[in-house]
Amino acid sequence: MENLDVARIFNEVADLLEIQGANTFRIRAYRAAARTLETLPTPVAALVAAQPEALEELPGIGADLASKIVTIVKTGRLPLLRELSRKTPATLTALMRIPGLGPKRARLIFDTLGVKTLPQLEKAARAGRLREVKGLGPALEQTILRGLGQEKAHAARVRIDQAEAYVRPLLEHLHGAPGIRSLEVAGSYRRRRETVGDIDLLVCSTRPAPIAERFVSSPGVRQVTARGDTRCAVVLTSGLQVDLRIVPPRSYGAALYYFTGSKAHNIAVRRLAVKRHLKINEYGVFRGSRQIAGKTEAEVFRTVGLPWIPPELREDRGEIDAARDGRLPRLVELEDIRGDLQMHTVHTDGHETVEAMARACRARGYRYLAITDHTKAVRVAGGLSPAGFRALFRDIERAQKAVPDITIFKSAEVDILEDGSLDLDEATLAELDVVLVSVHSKFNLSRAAMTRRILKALAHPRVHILGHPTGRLIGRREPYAVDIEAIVAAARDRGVLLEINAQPERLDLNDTYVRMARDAGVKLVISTDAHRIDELAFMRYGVDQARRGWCARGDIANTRTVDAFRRLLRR
DNA sequence: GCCGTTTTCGGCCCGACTGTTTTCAGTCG
Repeated sequence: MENLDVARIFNEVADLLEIQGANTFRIRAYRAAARTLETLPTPVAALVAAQPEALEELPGIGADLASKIVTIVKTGRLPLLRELSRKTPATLTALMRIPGLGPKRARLIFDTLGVKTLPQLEKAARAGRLREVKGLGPALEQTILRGLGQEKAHAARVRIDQAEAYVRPLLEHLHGAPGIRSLEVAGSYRRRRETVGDIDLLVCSTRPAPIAERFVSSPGVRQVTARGDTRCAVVLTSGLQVDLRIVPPRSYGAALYYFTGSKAHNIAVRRLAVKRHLKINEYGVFRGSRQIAGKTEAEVFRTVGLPWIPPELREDRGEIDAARDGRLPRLVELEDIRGDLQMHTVHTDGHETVEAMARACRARGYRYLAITDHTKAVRVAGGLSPAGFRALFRDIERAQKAVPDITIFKSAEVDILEDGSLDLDEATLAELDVVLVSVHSKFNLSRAAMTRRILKALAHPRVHILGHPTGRLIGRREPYAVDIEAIVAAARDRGVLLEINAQPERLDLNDTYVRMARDAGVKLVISTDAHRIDELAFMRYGVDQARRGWCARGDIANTRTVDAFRRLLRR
């Protein structure tokens, strides 16, 4: 029973309670608990076994939900859920996923037409029976029919790099509108989450009408779903939803703050405001009807006694207390990075020579790089034998002479074999400046076996870095089952560095695990795993996730000077 | 159902847009 399974059950309970018209705060409690579980790095099943009393320490989980978690983990089910679905068909919750349908209308449709599944809903809508229900009409019937068709596309979040690609032309088009004082992307995009569900655009202007007009007529707009004076929403041909808000200067900071979220963070801050008899909304901070702040985000924070909090931290994971106590970390920045410690060349599956990669790294301002071509077990990548590595080393030495003002580390991405041994002989390992190890095969070992495998590799005295530690590919492959806490502990004890792989499809470690490692005192590296020159630019995605994991410059090893980094390797 | 520098009881974040209604409920973010 994984954390996500427990969270799903709580969300299911919340859905059914909503349909049954239960107390909204009780519903909110189940959703808050689900959210806590979704982002909790520690498996809740382990807590239940080791220290169940710790469950009640988790935010939004009290005595009752703690005991329900224990029940779910031990029995795999929750009696309350069964009880609720006796009163209301559990299939009704699927209806709520359709845009335009919420708990009230799902219930209404069930009560009046007996519709309780998606196929029945579609049949009723096509037959024009929905419009006969009091409170519904033909327009809603059309919305529902459209929604039924798009139901699947709707669910998918897109990777941050894809979102950037979709948004770029839209921003360029909008910039041509008159009267725009500023234009920013807010939402999870601004918080730099690894994926985004939609795009929130914010424009500062005193003349909204022409901007809204230009927005809804942007190229790539498939459908306009809302069209108001200050708010519009469209769906792009890619299926991505884009919301636009237009606010005047005196509200811009408040709106930017508000639409950056996260929702949980905003709610926590608004609670602070309520205590001070203030009201925060997207137009500003108000005492009674008088606006006392709103031009900038910093103003908004100041009214509740907080310094400005970087967007990447706004997840209600302790940043508000830390800000209040002056404990916010000074987050690492892209400019702090002095080297890139994973990349491939023509010697294996890369597209560039060693020298070309070295020159490109130097052009980025780096002081060092590691050439980490594959070892022989990774056949699909053309992994190198010891003889192949000797040729690579000669090439590195030659490139080093040609590009003297950047240090090229001899390295390898050494495959961790199924039994945890390394796919390279001791003599070649001894020649490497940096030993990076990672898993490329047998992803479906048991959790215990995978953990043993990686721990054994980390115990090898020559290993410096564990690459892409969970093996996931966003949207394509789940992380392999592994005890990440044990790996973090081993990395801490042995001084092994954990990689944040900056490929936007990997972002591995993810933000939650980065935070866990950083809190444990483990040092990390951010590497691009570049296979071509333009992929060296992925570094910023890795930095984003390091920031989301609360990392300061000191937590990231490749912010050090080349000498300091060498000293760290010797340790 | 949770939670406490107001509180162990009584609060719990806030507003825009749509479609339906004829003053507003429901949905959405």
